[in-house]
Amino acid sequence: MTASIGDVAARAGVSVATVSRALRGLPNVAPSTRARVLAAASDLQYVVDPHASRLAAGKTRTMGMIVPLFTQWFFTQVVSGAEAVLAASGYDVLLYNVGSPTSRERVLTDLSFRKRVDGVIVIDLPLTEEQERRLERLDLPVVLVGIPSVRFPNVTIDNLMAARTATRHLVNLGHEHIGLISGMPDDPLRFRAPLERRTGYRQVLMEAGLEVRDELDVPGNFSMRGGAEAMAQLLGVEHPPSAVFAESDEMAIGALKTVRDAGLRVPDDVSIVGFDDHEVAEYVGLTTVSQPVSDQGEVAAGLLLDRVQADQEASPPSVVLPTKLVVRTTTGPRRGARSGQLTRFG
Amino acid sequence: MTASIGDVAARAGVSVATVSRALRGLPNVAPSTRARVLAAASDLQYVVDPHASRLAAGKTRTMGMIVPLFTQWFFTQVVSGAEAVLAASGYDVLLYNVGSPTSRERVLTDLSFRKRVDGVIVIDLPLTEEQERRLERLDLPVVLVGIPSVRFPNVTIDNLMAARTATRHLVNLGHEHIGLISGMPDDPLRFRAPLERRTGYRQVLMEAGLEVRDELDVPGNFSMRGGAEAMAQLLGVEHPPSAVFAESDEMAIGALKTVRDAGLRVPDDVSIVGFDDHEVAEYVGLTTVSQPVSDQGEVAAGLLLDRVQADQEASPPSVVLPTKLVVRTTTGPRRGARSGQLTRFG
DNA sequence: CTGAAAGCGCTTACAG
DNA sequence: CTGAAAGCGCTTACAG
Repeated sequence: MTASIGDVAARAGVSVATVSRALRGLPNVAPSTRARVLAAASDLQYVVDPHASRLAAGKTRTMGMIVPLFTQWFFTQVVSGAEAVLAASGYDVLLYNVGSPTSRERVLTDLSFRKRVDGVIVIDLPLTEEQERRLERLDLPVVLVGIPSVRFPNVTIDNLMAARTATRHLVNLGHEHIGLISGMPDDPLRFRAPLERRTGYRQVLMEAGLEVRDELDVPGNFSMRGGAEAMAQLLGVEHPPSAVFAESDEMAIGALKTVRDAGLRVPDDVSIVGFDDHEVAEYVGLTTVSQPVSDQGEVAAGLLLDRVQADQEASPPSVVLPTKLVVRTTTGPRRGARSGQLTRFG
Repeated sequence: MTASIGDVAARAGVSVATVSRALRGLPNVAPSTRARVLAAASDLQYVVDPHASRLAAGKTRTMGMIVPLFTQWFFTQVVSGAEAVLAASGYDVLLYNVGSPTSRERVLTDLSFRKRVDGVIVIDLPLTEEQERRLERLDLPVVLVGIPSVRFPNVTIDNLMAARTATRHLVNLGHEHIGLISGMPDDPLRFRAPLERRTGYRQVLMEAGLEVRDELDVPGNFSMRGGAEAMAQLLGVEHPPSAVFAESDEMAIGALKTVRDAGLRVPDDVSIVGFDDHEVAEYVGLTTVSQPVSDQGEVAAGLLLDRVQADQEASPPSVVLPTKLVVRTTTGPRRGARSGQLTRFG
């Protein structure tokens, strides 16, 4: 029904080998022959069967991307950045959406993708020592996003410093009771980002001589709803915080709603700083730590292509992308702060 | 290096044909044999080579999704809904991101995906008569999202009615000058949704005896930034609108910012209604027309699986999913509206 | 510059 | 219930 390489060969009056070479633009094909083959292929609307081609050549022209939660804004942006770069080099991308712990386990342990991709990008998934070793033995190019590693090339941001900056901003505004809306309650997988951000938050409080109060550290599950609920909890404690650092913009946006629904004003009554610089942050005036998102995907894709093309076993590059504080309108000085306590912040 | 079916056969002491049958759970394999094969496969960490398998079997176990703009919220949700259903049935999904007109043209004309997928979902891309016919001749199952068709199964919403409802809501609140922030300025491809929504808007204005003013119809490119710019333009006309219908929530969110930055209040000075019920809409209090988004992907995937499994040539089903108006806090009565003119809307 | 042929790793009638 | 063998549609040394 649909034309195969043999049909093209017959119509062009050459062998299938020549068709294969002509179509792929290999050298050593006479210009006139190539023209005849191209014409025949076009007449027959021939497209190569990728499965046959990949089986014969041993290359898949496909890259895998393993992501924890495909619908979150951060992940869509990273995937999109990587996809653009990979598509430009002629690669398809196969998405492995490993939302559940079991699918995560299965993909990272079975490594069942190994015969169907030429390389793989893993986003944000913490790997056990064992999983890292198995991945390495595959000897398939692997690039990590958001996960530092000595084994694989990786692109990350400095979560600790970024969280310190966000918290310091609140301290500089005179806030003394500062809440934290963190990631998942107790994900057994221990994603790094939320932990590092919490550490940054605590460091700054301690350095400023402020008390670290456990009841001001509430999980928000990286969702708007979770952020809203976490904020409700924070408003209910004795001596509620006058400022909150949310570990993602989605959670910050949820928190914003809770504060306003409670009849309080932002930033007069409560200051909120987020993390990411989500597309919507600018539009709701959210102060946040901006990280380059689709850039992380693009850089990772570039590193992956480097690995595939030249298999230099140089030590794997680690790229750390910069973050910066973007002050908008959801943060302000603590009401009634003694002015002498207020440090300028830029 | 990595085990093939022959290795498993050797270790289990059977032929490759038996390994193939045992691993795929086909009948007519002695239980003891099957157990031996399974053990051998597990010992060797064998996974089947999908390219070889697909070449031999003629099935790809992969579905294609062709989407115009992968990073937009609406598309990520549809893709995610479809992906969940397809993955549950053991299908991989291959993403064709056809952002540019040229890539759109190429994919829809070359149909180069035809040998690598068992079926395809096309989202929102208007097809020419010629493209529809070529797609049909492929005799590959095709399901459309957002595109009515007599040829292919499709899932849509009633954009016209939904837009009428949104506009009627504003009319009922007493507004007489109602602006429209529409989709792309003049996309040569003529996506249907923006056109149908505009038609609904105009119908209601005319039915209400209100003037349809061209200068109140401004394109916003389906982005927050575009919506913000469109709103700025609307604020600059003579007799600016007291209410605006934005054809997407992203544009509505942009518009909201412009209104507030101008020192005006929502909804006291300007009412805004959006379209989609974007994840963030609830959190910014946006009145909008809610449409089931990931449902559209799920339903489409279901229709596609139906087609692949039973190739009943019954007339292709058309599923129309419901929309509903969600009134929140960005719409309110026109200031100074004569109360007699105000119709109840709740 | 071109072709004949082996081979990629599976699946699937066909025999037995 | 099991195996030998053909075949899926390509690519790639190897000859010439």
